[in-house]
Amino acid sequence: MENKVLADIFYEIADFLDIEPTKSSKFEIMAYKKAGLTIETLQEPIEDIYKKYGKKGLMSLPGIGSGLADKIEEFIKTGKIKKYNEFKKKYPIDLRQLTNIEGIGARKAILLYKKLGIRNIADLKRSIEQNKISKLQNFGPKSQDSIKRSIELLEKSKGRILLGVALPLAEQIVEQLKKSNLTDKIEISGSIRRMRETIGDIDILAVSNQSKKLMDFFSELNDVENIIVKGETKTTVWLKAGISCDLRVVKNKSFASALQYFTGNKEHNINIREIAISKNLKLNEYGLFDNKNKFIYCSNENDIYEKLGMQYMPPEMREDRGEIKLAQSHKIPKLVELKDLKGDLHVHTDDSDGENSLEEMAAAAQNNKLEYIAITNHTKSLKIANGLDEKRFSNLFERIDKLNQKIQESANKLILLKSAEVDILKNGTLDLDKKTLDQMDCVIGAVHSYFKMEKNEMTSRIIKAIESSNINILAHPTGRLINERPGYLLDIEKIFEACEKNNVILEINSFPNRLDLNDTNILLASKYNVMFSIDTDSHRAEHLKFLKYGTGTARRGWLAKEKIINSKSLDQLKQIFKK
DNA sequence: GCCGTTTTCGGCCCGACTGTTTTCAGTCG
Repeated sequence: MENKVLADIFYEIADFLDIEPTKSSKFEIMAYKKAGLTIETLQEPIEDIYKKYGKKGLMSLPGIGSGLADKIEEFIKTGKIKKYNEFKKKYPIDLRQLTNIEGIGARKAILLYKKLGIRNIADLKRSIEQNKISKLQNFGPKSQDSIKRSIELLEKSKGRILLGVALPLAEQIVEQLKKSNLTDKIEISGSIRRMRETIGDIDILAVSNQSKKLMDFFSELNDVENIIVKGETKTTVWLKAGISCDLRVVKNKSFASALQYFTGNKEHNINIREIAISKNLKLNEYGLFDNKNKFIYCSNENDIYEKLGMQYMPPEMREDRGEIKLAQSHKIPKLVELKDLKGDLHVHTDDSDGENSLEEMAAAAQNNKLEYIAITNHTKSLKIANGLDEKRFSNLFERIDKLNQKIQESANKLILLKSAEVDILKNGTLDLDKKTLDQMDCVIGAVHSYFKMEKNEMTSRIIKAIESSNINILAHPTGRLINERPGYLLDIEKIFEACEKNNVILEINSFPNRLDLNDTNILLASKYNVMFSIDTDSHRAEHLKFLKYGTGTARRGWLAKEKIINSKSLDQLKQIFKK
């Protein structure tokens, strides 16, 4: 059973509840939505949790109490939920699909069903063509038009886009807004600031005393396809890139609280606000207020958290995963920063499937002020990537030696490490002979074939490689590609355990569609005494810049630089690899 | 529906924007 299926049912129940509001349904709706989110973002099948720990296990999940645990149990046992089926019988419509349309919520969807029998988007499109929506009470020509546009956008939208796409896009928009000279302060907020792996929309926050002009400037940018809403403090546009972008303008004195508010996430903010209330304060996007509604000036976010009795919290941690308690007891770790990273241990060249030569990658690394990079080309069985055999590796290592010598004469010191991204074959053995592996400074092991193995088989396969004492780093441990394919079936905690025992380092692959390990797996792995390596998996010189995405992911996993091997000097690193 | 360092009842975040109203409901984040 997929968690998403159950999560969607909970979301839909929440929508159904919204149709006939009662005094308490507002909160029941919130409960279903919160539980839906919990289930959707769970890292293991909810069925497994139920099998292992029963109803109690379900109830230990945030937002799931006795009532909803019963519903989950019912679903696992019978494949359905009575309450949901009753709603479905009364309103046989595709509510999830319809409410996906911007501007249509549950109540409008039901209204459309009752008046026009609309059950899904296809029905809705037909009614728009026949000009029926605009004649409905409470709707008008503008509503019909906006629904029509929303459907078009939905059909074009690719859903959440990669952080690696959204961040550069947001930076480029911010640059243009800065150049307008209409803003005094401007920051990217929202999920980009939290460095989430995928982004649903771009949020930008600005201070301006020419708000109207700024909004005009923003909505007329070249990147904009059309305007969704436009006001003096909030404007939303649809970008040609296929994502929406919000610009919000606040007064200077509200900037800190607005930045806190719009960075989120929502659950984190709700908790923070509740803490404010418990201290007889009120926090909203305009500021912090005392019980007489008197404004309390905060010059930055640090000020706000401090006045609430907490330690400052890096944006990447604000996901309501226990960070608030940590901040209250002043135990927020000092997270790794991009500038802490001294090297990159996963870099390809055109010897296998990279696009740049050894020399070009070395030059790029020097430009990026890296002290060392490991040249990790693919091995022979990965034919599609032009993997190297023992003989070609031997030749490559001679070239690396020569280039290292040459570089030592230049100003920007850099050491190239002899390495490989060795294939972990189907039976768990490595794709190179021991003699060749022994010549390397370090070895990365990775799975690139037979993804569809059974869970136990795949777990043993990888553990065999970890125990071989021939690899130092396990690359992209789960093999997932964001928005493309899930990871292979794996008992991930057994992998972490094996890494701890055998001193094998876990990679945090920074490639934007990998980010593997991801934040939740890093948090899980942190229960074990393991180290991590933030690597780019560069296949081109520009890819070396991806370190920032891996760093963001590590920060989302609460990692301090002490846990990151490539924050260490080369000498320290070699000590670690010797083990 | 959930939840608890004011615990088993009584709270539960809150403001912006829009369209169609003529004072507000619905939607969104």
